[in-house]
Amino acid sequence: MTDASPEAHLGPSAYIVLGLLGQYGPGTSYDLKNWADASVGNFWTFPRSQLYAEPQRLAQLGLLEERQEEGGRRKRTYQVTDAGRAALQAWLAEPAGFPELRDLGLLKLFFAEQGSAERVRQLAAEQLGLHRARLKEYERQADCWPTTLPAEQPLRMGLLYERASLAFWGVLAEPEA
Amino acid sequence: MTDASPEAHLGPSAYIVLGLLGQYGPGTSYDLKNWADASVGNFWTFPRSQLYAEPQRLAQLGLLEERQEEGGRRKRTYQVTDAGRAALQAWLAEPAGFPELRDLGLLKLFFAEQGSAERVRQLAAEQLGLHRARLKEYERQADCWPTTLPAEQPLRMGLLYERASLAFWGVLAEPEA
DNA sequence: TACGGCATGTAATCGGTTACATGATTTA
DNA sequence: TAAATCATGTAACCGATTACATGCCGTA
Repeated sequence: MTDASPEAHLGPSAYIVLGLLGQYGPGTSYDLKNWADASVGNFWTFPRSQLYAEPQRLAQLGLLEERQEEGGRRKRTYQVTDAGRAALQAWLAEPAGFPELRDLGLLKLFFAEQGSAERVRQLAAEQLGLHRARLKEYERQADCWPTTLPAEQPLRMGLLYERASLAFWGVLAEPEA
Repeated sequence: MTDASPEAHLGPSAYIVLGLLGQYGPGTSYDLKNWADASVGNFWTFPRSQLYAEPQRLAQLGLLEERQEEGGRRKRTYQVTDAGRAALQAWLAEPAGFPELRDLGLLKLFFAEQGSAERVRQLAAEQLGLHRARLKEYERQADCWPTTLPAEQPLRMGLLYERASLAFWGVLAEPEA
């Protein structure tokens, strides 16, 4: 609660922390990691260590309340404050802008002419494998859940994206006529 | 050519610079910007300033040769060296790994239950607009080119992705039954 | 010749990533 | 009680983003 400036510019990972704590209740950094792995981690990756550093920043800003255990591991439990909830809602209300794809496979494909001739086929085979595995995983998850709540929609997008990727790399993997 | 260590770990933007210079010949940072805007920038964004800083790093490593103009603006022209070509090819040969989606829209959708009730519909409408515009742009580009060279394939993926996104947000934009 | 925009950079900051380090808890 | 794994964090580096600063050129 050092700083009360309501206009600090937070990055996406800050809002992931706020959002997860808001959605699943108070928890430790390790809880955050588990929640993220199971949900938002599918379409937004970051290293665990962010989930230790970010909550401390947010606590400084008064958006989280930190309670440190006395005995044992002195573990830190975080909880969203009213200011934190307000910050999350303000962020939710802003336009989201355009998504970014960040696909090293496409990047390498783009420059493939400067590499070996076989590379395109190899790359396509590799990507096909990855996408097939990911799609299977998504389908498994989709079987368990109704996919009707907003929080479950990203999984639907994941399915669409994986199928599109499979179609895309599929034609590149075939020996051409 | 200060450092000759062949094992420096370069980031993706380094290879974008190497790749663009390899593909379109020697050029300045500004040339790089224009090339990137027209091609790889569609699916991998970064600020212009990277295109000034990165080539200097690469020149230090001996992967680019820098020639600075004497008179006028003392502008810097870069050219890939043999070492640079080798580095690019080594990178191309490595597996690409899994792509990342980085979609703030999906993120906000995931947390939408904590915001206002109208937000999902609004968000969907916003995203639909963005994706429609992007799709139209891709289609325009696809009309001009054959889409058969490797370097033109990412555009095909772009088309697939945009159509999937339209389908996804489309069902969320409709007033539910 | 004044102005606006195109072209070219630099500096400082900050978030993200990697690597390291170690305390608890469980299980054999 | 030893080993393995789970859980928890710290430190330092580095790339990326933002903001700033300014020179050149075409045109009115």
